[in-house]
Amino acid sequence: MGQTPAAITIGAVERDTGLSKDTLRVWERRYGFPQPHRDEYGERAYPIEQVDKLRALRRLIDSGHRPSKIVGMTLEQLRFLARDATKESHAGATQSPPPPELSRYLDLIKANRIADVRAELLQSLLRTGLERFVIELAAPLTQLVGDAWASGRFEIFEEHIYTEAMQTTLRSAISSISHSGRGPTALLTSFPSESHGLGLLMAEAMLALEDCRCVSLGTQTPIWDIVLACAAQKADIVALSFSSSIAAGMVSDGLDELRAKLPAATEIWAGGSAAVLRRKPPGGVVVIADLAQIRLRIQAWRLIRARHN
Amino acid sequence: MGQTPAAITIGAVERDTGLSKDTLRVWERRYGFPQPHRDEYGERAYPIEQVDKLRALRRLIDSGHRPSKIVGMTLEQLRFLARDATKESHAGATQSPPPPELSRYLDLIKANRIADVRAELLQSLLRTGLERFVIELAAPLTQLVGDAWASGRFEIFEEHIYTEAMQTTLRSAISSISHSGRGPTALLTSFPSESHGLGLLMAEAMLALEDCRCVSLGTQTPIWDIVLACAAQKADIVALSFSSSIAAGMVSDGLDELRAKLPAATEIWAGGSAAVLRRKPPGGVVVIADLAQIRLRIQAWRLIRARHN
DNA sequence: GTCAAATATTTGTCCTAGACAAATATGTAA
DNA sequence: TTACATATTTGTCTAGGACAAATATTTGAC
Repeated sequence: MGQTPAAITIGAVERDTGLSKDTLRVWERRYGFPQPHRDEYGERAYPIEQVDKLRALRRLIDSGHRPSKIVGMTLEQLRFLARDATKESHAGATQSPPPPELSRYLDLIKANRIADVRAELLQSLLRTGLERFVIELAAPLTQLVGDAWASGRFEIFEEHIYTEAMQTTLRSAISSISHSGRGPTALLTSFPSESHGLGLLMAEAMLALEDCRCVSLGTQTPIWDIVLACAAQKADIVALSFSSSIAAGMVSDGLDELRAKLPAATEIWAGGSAAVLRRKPPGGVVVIADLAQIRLRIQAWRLIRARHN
Repeated sequence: MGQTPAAITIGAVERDTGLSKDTLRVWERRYGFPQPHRDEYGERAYPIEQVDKLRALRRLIDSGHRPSKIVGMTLEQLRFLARDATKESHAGATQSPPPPELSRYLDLIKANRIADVRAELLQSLLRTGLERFVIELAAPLTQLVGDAWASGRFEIFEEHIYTEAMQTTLRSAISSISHSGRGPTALLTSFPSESHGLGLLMAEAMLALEDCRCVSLGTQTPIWDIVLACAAQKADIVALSFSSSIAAGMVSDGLDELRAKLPAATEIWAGGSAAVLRRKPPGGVVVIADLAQIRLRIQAWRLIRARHN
């Protein structure tokens, strides 16, 4: 029967890479890459290798490179570049290799020892407690796994396996936290174009530890529904997560729109690795630079409330 | 500060409604709706009322209406239609109302009593055991919640809340099952265009109960990566989930492609509510009609293996 | 030398309007 | 009824041009 098609439509590439159809077409026109075949109806058909390269390009552009400068490189050169970038991105002097505890996890994943990954995560969790687990292990390890994928050392499925294991660990930890009913209500979700949910789960853990009532909507909630949910749940805080794979415009426009639609008393918190959040922080939104801040922010929130009442 | 903008760009409407830019433009051309203003640069600016109507249209179209038939209606007429639609959707003689236990969950969700939803799910689970919980509660309730959304009785955020609660319950149940190491290895995931993960989790529960070693990749794994993961994990079975919101072509093409790339000894199982699976079942793929079948299939698998060894 | 403003380049998104496959509805024969 | 052929509807694709917003580079003041 039908041999593997080995080629993908433009719509599928948009989903796979996060690059819009318009962008894919204009790159082809300007830079001569990608250069998809055409099927019998004249429609673009992208070979898998080109999609792989597009993904690598995407990651590098997100971390500051310009398309025209890197679009001509081979996939190997791009991966090499990504490896370097990792070092620089982590800002500056230290330039430390990952601590042995973390790289041990990378090894376990690479060796397909899933059960061991889960067992060790659980052990770490029990040893250090949830807060330190999130800040010292989950967050940096997730970053590391993302880097490993960007630089070609990890396949996507390995990232998926990691995500599943970490998700399971975090969820079970969160569900074991009891809630007094006195803290603020936090609504957690992400915008429709954002499908990464681990950051959200880490935030939920931190919030739950501070005795917040957490209502998670999972990822990809349309803005209008966030507003509805916020009203229905009487949320005090709406916490949103943005990975670096989201379009910059989405972040600022979306946050502005959300701010306009939500009552002023509702705080909007935005966190995650998306660079826009730091470059031009949107007005009326609390930018959460790192997970440790959540605890302080909640304490601040309590103080303000206490004064009002 | 900035008054709420009375009009929104086409990109924002795409985010808000899930209708692609192409679709928005072609509707305008064909049906005369929506009819956005133009800003100073000639770009479309959609008034909020039109976006509200677009959302309602979207919902009805998802549940089976044709655009041309309903695009001319007012927002009120559309809402009325949505309310009716529910009754017809379940097509057919029985037309039984949902059993009281299930509709009780719908009421709890509608009343925003999330904590109660979770508590009752856990209670049901403990009372009936995981297998009956999945088959008699999780599966039909998920169906019901989907219907409620399609008919406009539920907002998306309410569906999200349900999904989160059920996910938490299932995950914790699954992780508490111990595994002897003797069963087959099953790889669970879905194709890139499929983001619904609950069905997958239910399947994982059933497989785990049969002493399978389950490796879940979460949703949206590209085909090539499924193949890689399958090799790395030495999977005996690849289980895929397809909701009814997936394009039919994706299902059959994707399964054919996967079948061609995987070794013949690896079974491919496809389940979920996608109608294509029944209408034209793809060759070389085991179609799982309902979750209860999983148990039987695994037993069959064991028998065949026993004979070979 | 540093910092800020002015200018140049790059880049993503929007535009138009035509085309056509895939999905769905309707008509017709067994 | 069920099965197949034909008609309509509908979403996504195509082309290249345009231009604002983002980023880089130059210029000028201190």
